Amino acid sequence: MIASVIVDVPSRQTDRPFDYKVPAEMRAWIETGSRVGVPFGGRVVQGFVVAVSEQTEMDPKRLKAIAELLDPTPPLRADLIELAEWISRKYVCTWTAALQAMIPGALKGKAERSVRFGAAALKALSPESAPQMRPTSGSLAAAAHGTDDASGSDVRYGHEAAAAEAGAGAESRNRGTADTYGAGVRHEHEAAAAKAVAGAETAAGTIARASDAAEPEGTDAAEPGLAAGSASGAGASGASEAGVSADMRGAFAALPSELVRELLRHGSIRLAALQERYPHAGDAVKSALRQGLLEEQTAIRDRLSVRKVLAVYPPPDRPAAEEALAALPKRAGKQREVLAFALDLEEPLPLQALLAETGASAGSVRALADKGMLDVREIKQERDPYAGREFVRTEPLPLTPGQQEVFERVAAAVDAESPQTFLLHGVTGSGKTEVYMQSIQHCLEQGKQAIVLVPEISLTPQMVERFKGRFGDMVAVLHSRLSNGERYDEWRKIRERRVEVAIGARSAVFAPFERIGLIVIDEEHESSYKQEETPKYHARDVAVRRAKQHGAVVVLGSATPSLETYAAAVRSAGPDGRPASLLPLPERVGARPMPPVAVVDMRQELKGGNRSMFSRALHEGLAARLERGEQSVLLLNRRGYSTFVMCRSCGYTATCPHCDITLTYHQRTRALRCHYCGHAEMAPRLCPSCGSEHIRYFGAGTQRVEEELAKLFPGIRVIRMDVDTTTEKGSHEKWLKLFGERKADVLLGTQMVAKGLDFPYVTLVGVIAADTSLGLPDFRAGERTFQLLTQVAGRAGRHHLPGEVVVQTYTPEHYAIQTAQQHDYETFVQDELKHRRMMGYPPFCRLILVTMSHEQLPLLSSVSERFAARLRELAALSGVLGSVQGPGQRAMELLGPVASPISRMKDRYRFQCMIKYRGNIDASGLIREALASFTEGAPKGQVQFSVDVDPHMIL
DNA sequence: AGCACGCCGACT
DNA sequence: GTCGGCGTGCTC
Repeated sequence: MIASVIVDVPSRQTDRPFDYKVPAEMRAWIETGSRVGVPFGGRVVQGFVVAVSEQTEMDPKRLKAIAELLDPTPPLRADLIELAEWISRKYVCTWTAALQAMIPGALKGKAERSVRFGAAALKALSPESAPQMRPTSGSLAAAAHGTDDASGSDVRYGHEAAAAEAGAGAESRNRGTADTYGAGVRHEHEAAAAKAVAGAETAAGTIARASDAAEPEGTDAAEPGLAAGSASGAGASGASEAGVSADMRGAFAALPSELVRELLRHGSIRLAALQERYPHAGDAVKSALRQGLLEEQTAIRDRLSVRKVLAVYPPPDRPAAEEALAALPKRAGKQREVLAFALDLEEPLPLQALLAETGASAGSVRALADKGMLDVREIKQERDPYAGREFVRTEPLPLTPGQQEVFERVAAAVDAESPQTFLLHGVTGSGKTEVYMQSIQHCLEQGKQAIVLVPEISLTPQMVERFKGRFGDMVAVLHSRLSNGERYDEWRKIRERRVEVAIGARSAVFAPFERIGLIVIDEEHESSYKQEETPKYHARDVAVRRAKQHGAVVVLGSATPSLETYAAAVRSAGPDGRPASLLPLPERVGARPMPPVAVVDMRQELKGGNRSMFSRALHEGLAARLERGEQSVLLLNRRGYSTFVMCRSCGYTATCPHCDITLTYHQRTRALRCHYCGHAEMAPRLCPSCGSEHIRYFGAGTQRVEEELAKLFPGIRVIRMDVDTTTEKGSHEKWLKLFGERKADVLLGTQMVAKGLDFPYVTLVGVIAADTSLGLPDFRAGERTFQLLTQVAGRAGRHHLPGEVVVQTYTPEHYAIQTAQQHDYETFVQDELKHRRMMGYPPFCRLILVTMSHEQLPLLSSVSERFAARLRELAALSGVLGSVQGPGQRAMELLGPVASPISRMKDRYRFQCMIKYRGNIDASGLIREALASFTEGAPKGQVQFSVDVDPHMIL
């Protein structure tokens, strides 16, 4: 049996499967998706099995064997393995990088070296016990791992674990993956460990005696019963002299006895721990290793800390326990109660839970345990962040006719089991979530699972509550605020089919369900669905691909869909002439009107003598809210640190003559540059448009706004939310909670205050400077601004109190601001599409950004030129080189190389190429191919390439 | 990414 | 004459 393994070495050269033999005892367990440790280039690395077969291209004799199997249940399944390969191709990353993105951090195991007694040491045993000892060296390791739960992963097959052992332990191991061991299993492990230790102690005793060294204290005295019970006990000393060389005796004597005892107890010790605790034993260990007395092994160790709690086990011997119960004195009422309770347990119960249930004290339990009537031991505790929280069960709400129609179309598509993607275009408050939930309900009724993706920022307790309320404990929640261990536990609920619904941010798209019926992506337009690190995937595109694998339905929901999604949905012609996959939901539940939006021209404010950052309208609005005890939200729309130039008199901003993109101001060179084409010009002193001196760079911080507020409204209570105040875990929620309790008058923040908040007393929303996002050097600036303004406007007056929105801007005539004011998505889209078509941007073409970096500018410059030339050559060979604006269905063009917007980072210069293409072209494949010629050639100090397919941040 | 193998300087 | 520098090449 041959397993093809993708090793966790993220490099282009190792980005292919390597074949390994599968040891006999692992055969039943290895399958596509298994996580294994394999010897690779002189060390052990983690890898995933991507295929199992009986054949190999290699010389079978030269194959190495898989060293360990790391999980009882493969973390991944064939569909995810295949999806990872697709991701690696589409996003031009290594297969292993894609695989790593799919598993919880806890499973990103690292090789760890340790030492244990070697085969030579074990040989020292008497002949009759030797056959037993051979496997013991393996089971010693296994036992050590089994008892030493620090690794958290219960199952390790030592490289020599006997087949019998694997077979016998198999059943129980499988069950052992759940949160706790059954008592029986536990005993089995302990027995194995005891046996192994007994054997090893005998061996050590033998060597020790033979060496004439002082016997390590406690070695044979500590557990005489065990030693005596060992089959080899009697013959040990007799056989000693023969098998043990003088060298080995010396080596043994040199080892600290404390270390020997530790090795006996645990079977092995981590090399790092050994060096730390026995700093002077270095030479002795080295010599022991040379003698074969000790041997080194590597094993993959998960990054897991397991929480342990005391738990009460059900009495193994029920009749005896009942007798004991009867024998308890009457006055020991609490103890009787506890014991009776424990009798009815079917599995271990955490002590704390038992105390809460029975109202007993820990003392009563302790007393019972001391009498041997109860078994209290540590178990591994499954972390449930929502444990103990009661969720109010909710029933499906009656749907409006609009909702009903959408639901029926989604449900029908789920039943059809042919992959389909819908765009649910519903305004804020149109009841999208209820449609999601009923669709999910329908999906579950068909015996299929569902995934819900929400932007990280909207994964609030309220959101979780809604889903938990409807689906109870069938829901797993995956979000970034969970600890490593918590996330792993939630993830296992999915993998082990204990839940049917997964809700989470971007990476939840990889939830390891078996049979997916529905994937919902809420707030589809959110940029957080695009991962900015390798693999730079977009969850929406991955979801569509995954749905294709499962015959599932994708529902993309948004009030302000991204242009790409909208264009695709509109293109899909249905039988009735209407777009087949567009599900409009235009009415708000309860027909509540959208709040009025006032657009204030800040140029007029300046002319009118108001030099403050608050317009008169906003100032008055704030004052009125303070007076009435209502609340306000202030949005300072500032992203990144790129400063741009704007004239405060006329609103002029400097744009690139070739790209229609705002130029960024570079203080050092005092120049204005274009991030796209590299165009540069001097920064003007006076406004080129009106000659005014009021030309400024932008980027007022939240702190400044806060100061200003305090000056204008003494005593005002402001909560400031930005990266500075919300980095701490849970602080985000804390601030929002405070604001919800009306402990503050104003919530001031960046983007994060715009999303999904719902506070009844917020009646004013102010946007300090809507232009800041328009000014970003990004072709999506208009789209982002429209989305943001629309969203933030939805924050005001959501309940009985009427709301009001004030948007301050220097460019009130911009279509994004105009259409947002009217809540008019359709018009915005038409304007924006016109603009995108003219400029040749998505959705009229697709983009790939290739960034190259190197310490030496001349080298980088020449390599990037050669790369561009090579790519053009390859495109020409495929007959697709040409302008995307030009004629033809398929075209690909290359812009650059030019210096990147951040032209030097970490002492490396950065150049970039923008690839635009249209039509059915494997652009990723071409790039990969072009890249290949650059990885072979220059080995040392290579130019680094980074590829971003469908980039969002063009920074 | 590591680690080993391999060809040229400052030490015993 | 050896220990060790890190340049390049491979890892089933």
